Amino acid sequence: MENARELFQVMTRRLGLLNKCCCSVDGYDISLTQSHLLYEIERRRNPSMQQVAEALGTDLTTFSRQVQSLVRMGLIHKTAAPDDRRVSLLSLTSPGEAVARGIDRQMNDMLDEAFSFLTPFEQETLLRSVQIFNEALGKSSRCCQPAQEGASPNNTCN
Amino acid sequence: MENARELFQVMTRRLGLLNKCCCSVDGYDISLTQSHLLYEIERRRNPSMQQVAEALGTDLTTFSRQVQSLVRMGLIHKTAAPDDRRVSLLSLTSPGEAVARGIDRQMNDMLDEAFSFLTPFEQETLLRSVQIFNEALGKSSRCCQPAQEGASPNNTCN
DNA sequence: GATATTTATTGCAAAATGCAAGTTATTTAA
DNA sequence: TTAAATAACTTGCATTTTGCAATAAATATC
Repeated sequence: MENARELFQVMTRRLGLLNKCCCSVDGYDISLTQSHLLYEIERRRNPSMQQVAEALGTDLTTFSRQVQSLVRMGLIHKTAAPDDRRVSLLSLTSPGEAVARGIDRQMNDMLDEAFSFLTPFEQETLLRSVQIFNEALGKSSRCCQPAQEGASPNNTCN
Repeated sequence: MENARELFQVMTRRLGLLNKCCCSVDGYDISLTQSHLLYEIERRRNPSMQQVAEALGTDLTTFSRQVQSLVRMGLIHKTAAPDDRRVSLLSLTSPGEAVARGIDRQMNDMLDEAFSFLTPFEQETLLRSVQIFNEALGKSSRCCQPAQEGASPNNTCN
């Protein structure tokens, strides 16, 4: 089990590079960060700023500016929550949805190409395994408690 | 197969967050980027700057400065190649190796905790699947040729 | 031996980041 | 019910990161 880290490091790096290439849709050039942001807003149901920022592991002030930029581009919409006007609910505009879908499609196309080197059974197994692994990662909450003797005090972990 | 992107997006995000928490060893605070850099130097055999920069998908000028910073920290070493003195070969110093190993260990510990929610068979299957997938991603070279009708011309993809 | 190419480094200007402080809205409590 | 405390964001500012253009140094090509 010692090469687990190696396997995941290589995989995430490759997927990251791949993701960098899926950022241009309908004349909109989207940064990797912005693409994650769109993805997360698409997936959730009118999330608040904090919810998305935390999901992405981004500082709220940085996130606030990223949102501003996407609002200026006309890709997302910010609405005050009716029940608590402090919170801003995020949603995709129509162009935003189109861009999100376009990125989705490009990513899936690229994944499909990689999948073409796998047998249907291998594809099936991979996806199922990743699904199970995601659930395990969700249960495992050890992130940000390094509990590491050598840990420096100014390791804020965020 | 439509949820492939979703599965990988969630996984890479979670692994990324996890990775952010594994960056403090022996009093050295290491950024995520620096950790990838150390990892890649550790894995290769006296790689050149260009090799590592390309592997990481980083601009060479940015990479040059990242290297400078790690050299100043005393974690890596830069040597002119004997056969071609233009190229700089990178290697880990002793403290650098210790830090790289420390990060490896922390990551593996965290992965182990996630694995504890899986059966041994599921672990086995997951690792095997990822290994096969990595090979497939290596063969698939479609990255950076979006071939996308809506693609903007200034999408340099790197 | 002169020119072109390759590898890496700086200059600079733009973009991203995060802490501290501020604003507006809601909750708590006196 | 109103004054203080808390919560959700936003902005000021200083630092860091990034990448293109230009440069320096070494090698290759002709």
